[in-house]
Amino acid sequence: MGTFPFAIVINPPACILESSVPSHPTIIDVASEAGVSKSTVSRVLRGDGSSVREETREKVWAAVKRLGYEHNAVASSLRTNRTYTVMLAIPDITNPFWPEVARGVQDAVEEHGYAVVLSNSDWDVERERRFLRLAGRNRFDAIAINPTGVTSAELHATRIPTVILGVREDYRDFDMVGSDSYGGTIQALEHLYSLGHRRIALIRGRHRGARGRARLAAYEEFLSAHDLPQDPALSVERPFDLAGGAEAMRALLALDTPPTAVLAANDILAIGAMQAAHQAGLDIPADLSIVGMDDIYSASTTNPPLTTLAKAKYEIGRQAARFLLDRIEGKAPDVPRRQVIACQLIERSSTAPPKVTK
Amino acid sequence: MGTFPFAIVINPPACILESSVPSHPTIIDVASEAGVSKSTVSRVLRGDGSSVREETREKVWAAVKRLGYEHNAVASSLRTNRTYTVMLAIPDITNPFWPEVARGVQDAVEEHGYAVVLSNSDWDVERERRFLRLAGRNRFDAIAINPTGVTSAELHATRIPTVILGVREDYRDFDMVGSDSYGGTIQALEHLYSLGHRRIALIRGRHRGARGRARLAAYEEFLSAHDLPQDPALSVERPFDLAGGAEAMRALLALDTPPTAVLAANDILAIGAMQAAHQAGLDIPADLSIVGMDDIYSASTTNPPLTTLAKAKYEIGRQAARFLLDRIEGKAPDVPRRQVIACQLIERSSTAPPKVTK
DNA sequence: ATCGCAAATGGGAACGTTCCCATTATAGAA
DNA sequence: TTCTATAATGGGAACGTTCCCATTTGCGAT
Repeated sequence: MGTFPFAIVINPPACILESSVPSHPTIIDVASEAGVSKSTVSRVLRGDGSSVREETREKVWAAVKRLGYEHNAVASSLRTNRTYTVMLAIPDITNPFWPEVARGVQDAVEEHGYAVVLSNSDWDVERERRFLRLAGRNRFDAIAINPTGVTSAELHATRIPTVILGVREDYRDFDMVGSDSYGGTIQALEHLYSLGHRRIALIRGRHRGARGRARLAAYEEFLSAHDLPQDPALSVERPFDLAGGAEAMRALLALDTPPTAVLAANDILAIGAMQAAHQAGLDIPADLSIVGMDDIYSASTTNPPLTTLAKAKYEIGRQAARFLLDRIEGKAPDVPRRQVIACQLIERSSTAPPKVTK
Repeated sequence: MGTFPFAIVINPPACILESSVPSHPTIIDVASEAGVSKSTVSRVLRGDGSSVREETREKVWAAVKRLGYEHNAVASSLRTNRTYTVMLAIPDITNPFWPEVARGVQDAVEEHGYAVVLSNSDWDVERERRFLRLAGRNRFDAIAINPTGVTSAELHATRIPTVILGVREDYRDFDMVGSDSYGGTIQALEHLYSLGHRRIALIRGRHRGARGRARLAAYEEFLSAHDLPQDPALSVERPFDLAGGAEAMRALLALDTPPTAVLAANDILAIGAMQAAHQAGLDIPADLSIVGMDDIYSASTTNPPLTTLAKAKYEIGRQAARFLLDRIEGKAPDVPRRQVIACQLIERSSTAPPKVTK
C-alpha cells in the first residue's frame, strides 16, 4: 500500500491547540468542595447500595459537576483489580467475517461497562503471543480469541478467563462458541441434492484446524447416506483465497464428467470458483450450481448473488461475550461450556436444478 | 440476527478450569528475591539508560524469571499518567472501509507499544459520546475518530490529543488525515471523459459532512471545465446502501436520454447501481460504464469487476497514528496538521468507451 | 591511607482510588 | 431521659508502580 503519492497541506488557522490546564481534579478535591470525606464521595460515585443521605448525595454530585470531576479508571483498577477491558484477538480484521463478530462482542460487553481492545495478528503467531502478554500486563479481565498459533497451554498461562471463537477440539478446556460447520455442510448438500444434483463437488480451504475436517466428514457422511459414489476427484483442496477457488474450479471442470454442483468451504473460495466458471463460459446456475459459506458481504454482490450458508457471526460474538462476562463474575460453572450455533442457508441465485442433458 | 436456532452442547471433559493461585508477584517480591531494592528492580525493568551494574541487572532478570513476574501496567499508568492506549472510534465496523484503516492504525501504534481500543458507534451519537467519556475515564493517550455526530467542542473537552479521520472542514483545529475526494472525483471523471463519455451521471450518498460536497463540487468543476451542460437530473442523491444505489440507477435510466456512464460516491452505491442496470437488461460496460469509490473487497468480486477509485485506507490509518504518536510525545507543531492522500484509479472491467448508437 | 567524585543503590512519598474499621449522628424503644 | 441499634460518615491503609533525593560503594588520584 506504499504506492500512493502523498499531498501534504499544512493549513495554519489562527487558533491554539492546547490551553494550559488545571489537571484532573480528584475525589479528594470533590470531597473538600462538597464538605464531606473522600470515602463518602467514593460511595456516591460508585452508586452501590451503601447508605448515604440523599442530601449528601446531592451535595457530592453538585461538587462533581462544579469541578468537572472525571472518574479515574486507572486508579480504580489498581485498587479493585478489575479493568473492565476485554481483549478480542483475531487473525485477520480484513476478512469480513470478523468485524461482524467484533460488533457482537462489543455490543454485549459494552452493556456491562466493558471496553474491547482489538488485536489483529495478521496470522503472525509471535504477534499473537505479544497480545497475550499485553493482556496480562494490562490486567485485562477476559480474552476472546480465535487462535492461529498460540497453544492451549499458553492461553492457560495467562490466567485470564478466555473464550475460544470457533469450534476447536484442540482447546477443549475453554469455553467455546462457534458455528456448526458439520450440520451446515449437510444442510447445504441436502439443498443441492433436493434440487436434483447427484454429482456434487467439495472445495475445501487449506488450513489446519477442525473446520475443514468437519466439512469433509460431513461430505462423506452425506455421500454414503445417499448411496452416492465417493469420487476422490470431486473433493479438492486449495488455499483460502479467490485464486484458490478459481484453481479448484478449473480442476473440477477438467474432469471427464464435471460436477453439476459445487459446495465451497467459504464464500471467498465460492466466488473464485464462480469467476473461473464464468471464464469457462458456463452459465450459473443453469450449467452449474455453487454454494458458499459464511455469508460475507460480497456474497450478496456477486452476479448472480451467491447462495450461501450464513453463520451467525454477530450472535457468535455476543454469545462469546456472555460466556466471558459470567466467567468474570464467577457465575460460570467450573466446567468448560460449548455453544455451537446452527448455520442458515441463504438461497440466492447461484443454485438451481441441474440441466437434464441426457 | 436473532433468527438463528441455538444448539447448546455441554461437554464435560475431566479437567478443572481454574487452579487456586499465588496471585501476581510484585516488583517488591522480585526485589527481595534478587536481594536488591525495588528501585533497582524498577530501573532494570524499565530499561532506561540509568546506571545499574551488569551483574545486578542479571540478578534481577533471574528473579523475574524465577517468580514469573509480570509487569503491572495499571500501577505504572497511575504513576506515570500514560496508558499507552489509543481509542479508535468509527461509525461502522461492518463497512469494509474501516477495518483496513484500523489495521493501519494498529500496526503503526503497536510498534511503539500502544494498544488500540476499538469503538464502533453504529452511527449512534449518544454512543459516540459514551466512547469519549470512556476515553477520558480510562485516561487513554489519544483518540482517532471519524466523527458522526460529536462536535469539535466535545472533542476538545476531552483534553486528549485527537486526530480526525477524513477531511472535514468542521473540525479544522484538529490534526486530520483523509483522502482527496475532490481530486479523485476529477480523476475518475477524466477517465470516463477520455473513454469518450460525455453524458456522465453522479450518484451521491446521503450524508452530511464535506465528502459528498467535495464530490459534487468536483463534478460541477469538471463539467464546466469541459463545457458540458449542467443537467441537474444527472446528479442524484440516495442513502448510502445497495438499495440506494439501485434506486438511483433506476431513476437515471428512466430519463429521456440516460447517461452513458455513472460515477458513484462509493462502491456500495456503485454495486447497487450495477445490479439495477443488470436487471434493466443492460450490459456493463458495453451499454453503461460504472465507476465506484473506495475499492472495498466486493469491488473486485462483482461481475464485471468494478473500476473504482481506491483510497489509501491502510495508509490513512498509519498516518493518523503517526500524527497521534508525535502529539503524545509533544513532537508535533502547535498548529493542526492536515494530510490529504491522493486516490488511485483502479481500472477493472466496468468501464469502456460508450456505444456509438447514432 | 585518605580524599573526592561518579556510579550504583536504597528509602520513602506520591499517584487516586477502594476497602475496612472506627466513630459519630439519628431515631426508636424503654 | 437514657439506652441501643442502626444509619451515616470519616480516616487510614493498601493497591504496585515511578520518581526524587539521600546514601553507600567503588576506584583512581593524591
